Amino acid sequence: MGHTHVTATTSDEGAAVPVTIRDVARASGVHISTVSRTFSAPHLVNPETRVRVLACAEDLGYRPNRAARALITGRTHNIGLIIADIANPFFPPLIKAAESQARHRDYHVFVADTNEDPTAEEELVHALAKQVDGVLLCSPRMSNSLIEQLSREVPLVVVNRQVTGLPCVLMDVGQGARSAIEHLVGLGHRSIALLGGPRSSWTNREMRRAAGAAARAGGAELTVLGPNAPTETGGSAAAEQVRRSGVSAVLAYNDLMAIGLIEGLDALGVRVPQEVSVVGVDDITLSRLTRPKLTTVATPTGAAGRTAVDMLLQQDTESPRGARGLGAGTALGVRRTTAQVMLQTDLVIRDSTGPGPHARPARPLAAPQGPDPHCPAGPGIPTAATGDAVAS
Amino acid sequence: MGHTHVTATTSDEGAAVPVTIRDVARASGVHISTVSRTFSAPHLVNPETRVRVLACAEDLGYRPNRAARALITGRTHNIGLIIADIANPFFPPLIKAAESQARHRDYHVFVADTNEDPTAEEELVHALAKQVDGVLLCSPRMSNSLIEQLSREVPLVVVNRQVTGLPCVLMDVGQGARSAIEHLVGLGHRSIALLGGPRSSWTNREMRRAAGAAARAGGAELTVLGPNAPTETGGSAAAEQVRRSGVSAVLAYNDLMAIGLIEGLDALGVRVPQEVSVVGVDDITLSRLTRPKLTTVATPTGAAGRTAVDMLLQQDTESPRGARGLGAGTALGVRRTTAQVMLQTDLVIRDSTGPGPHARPARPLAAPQGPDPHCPAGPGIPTAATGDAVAS
DNA sequence: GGTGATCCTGCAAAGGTTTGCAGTGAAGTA
DNA sequence: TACTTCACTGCAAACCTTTGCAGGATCACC
Repeated sequence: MGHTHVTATTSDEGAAVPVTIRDVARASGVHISTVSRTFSAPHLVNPETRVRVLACAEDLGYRPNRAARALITGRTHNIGLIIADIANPFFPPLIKAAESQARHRDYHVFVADTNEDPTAEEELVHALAKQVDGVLLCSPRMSNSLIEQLSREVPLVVVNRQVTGLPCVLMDVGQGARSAIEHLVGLGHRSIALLGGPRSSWTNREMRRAAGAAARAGGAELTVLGPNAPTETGGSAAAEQVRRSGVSAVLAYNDLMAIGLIEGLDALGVRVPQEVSVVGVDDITLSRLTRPKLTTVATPTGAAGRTAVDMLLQQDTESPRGARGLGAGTALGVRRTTAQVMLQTDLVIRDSTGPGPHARPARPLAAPQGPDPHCPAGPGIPTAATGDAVAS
Repeated sequence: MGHTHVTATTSDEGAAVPVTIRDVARASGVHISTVSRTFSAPHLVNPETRVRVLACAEDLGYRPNRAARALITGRTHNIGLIIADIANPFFPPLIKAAESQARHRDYHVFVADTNEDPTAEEELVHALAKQVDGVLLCSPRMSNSLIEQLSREVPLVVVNRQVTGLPCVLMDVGQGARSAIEHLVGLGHRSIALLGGPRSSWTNREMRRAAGAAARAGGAELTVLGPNAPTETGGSAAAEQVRRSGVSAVLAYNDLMAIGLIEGLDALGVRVPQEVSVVGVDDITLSRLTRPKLTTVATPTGAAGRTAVDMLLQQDTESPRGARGLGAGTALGVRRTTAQVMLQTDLVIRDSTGPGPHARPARPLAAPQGPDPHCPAGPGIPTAATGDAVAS
């Protein structure tokens, strides 16, 4: 404890007196139901009464107890957001977008981190279930069947995972991986590695599938390395393996791993992009700050957060839980629509990719060190990046 | 909407039938109170009954309704964590540490982001107040008096802000700023800028105070620039101003700003550390990944998160809110102890600082580009960084 | 057989709010 | 004046759980 210094003082302080609807009723001389209506259905109460009640409430510092309200209405006006790893810069923009969207609709967002642990994930859904009106599951690591099961406990919207029967928000990483591979093949790379992420990641499987197909189509060989932790450490740990594999280019599961890999290669004396090209996925802020600046597949994280919240709230207003008249006998099926939204991705070419062993000697490399125009693929570079938009 | 692709299907699915303690009671042929006790005081119920009840509960998929429980016990077993900006890499380690500490004590953490907005902050405290047992306020942007006022509504622990009468967890940025300035002075800098952060930040005031004193003591001149947004953008936006000010070294409010500043200076053709030295604060992961690697004041974020949770839970177990026997007449003062903990900081010297105009020519600069040993100040470099530990 | 202790369980109130229903008084209409 | 309509307000049940109190059964012991 040599590192800390503690000061302690004791003080007498007024206890927090919880002021309830009763106190307001007493103070303003009306029944509690009138006070209740003043807040939840103002048009039903006489304007004069209303102002009086509001004044008293303000005076006493009354705040409706949301827990008690939720108990009877069945809606908490909270939504839960379960995230694999807050420390991954991929998520904060998603979180912020979700929060601002929710706030506009008078909902609050509770964020929880699972440390990439499926068990923690399940536990959190249970814990959140009764305290929120719905849960956003971002990049879940549990099984599809478990997710389906949990969805009977609380409305769920899944991000970065396809679960049939549930609303999903997906990013077209398949298209992204294809663009990346085509970009690399176009640069003259014929031996490419895919640096995989977590085994249970939908994104991971999707990338693998698409990258494999694209490599085959382009006459290149794809080596799959992994699974790895989707972190900087996971990336740098794989550097040795990448060198030994003898590939001239790598597509990493995400930017964090790509950056870690570049660090690792650097430590081994392998230069990027001169000896090995590296492409990431996500386009996190950081990818513009490292040297070399990272070529990456940009994913629309903000849009994903907003869309997911919209879908959850829509589903939610359609079928309120705990509705008053719903007797046990009426527990028939509820008709509900589930949509799956696929968001497009864009290849952003920066400085971590360069010509490979089979490059045509004509075209000189044109990747200046200047300010980054954040150019999506296409303009000037003839990859098929913006080809046939989105598949199903 | 050309960027998205939507698939919609409709399905009939069993509605989520909320199973309550009643259902379990009926199924297992006991009174609801026995079921309740089975969960909250198992030693009070006959082992045979217990297993039967548990079996039924398991069967029906019963989960206690935490909201209803909270209504009567007055404790939710949740704590709230209010953060100025989740996108700032400074916070995730703190969040993770807080979560894991809370989990060990059977508490859940709800994180909320305020976007550096004091109004959102206040609103969030209100919204959280009745749904959590206490709130951790991290780097708050509201006024001390408002914080004190809010603390009467819900137990509060404040991080990175000193509020008398409230438990606080502070990082000794004063000491950090002093070490940084001494380091710079030692390198021969006599004209130094402090790139300030948000006006309402306690850290900001503290750094300003300490840096001013240290500069005076070292015979250097300190120019204060700001306030600025504590982000990468805030830093790069200040580059021009820094150049015009003619200083040879800058201490930035945090790493994000330092990195932004380096980018900005780079764009202006000013080299770091050859022409200008830059020091950050926080030691976020990113600071090891940029080029040049950042010299920075490391703050113990994980320890802060853990300590804050401990303090909150301790204060909380001492004086449970909404206790049964507490009539309105008994609302006398509650004796409560509030501690203030000061956590030590460390200067980490990397590659963004170099000799200044008044450097003694003898000592050559020894800062190789190799792997970063994460050396805290002291070893080999005669600054007063590890001088008189912590002040009061 | 009586006494007391021990163990388990049921009863019912409580916590803060919402809401269907019924009741009040006043205004409007014939 | 009698009747309808309307706007407003009060009553009380309901949401799901916890918990102090008391009752019933069992057992040991004298």
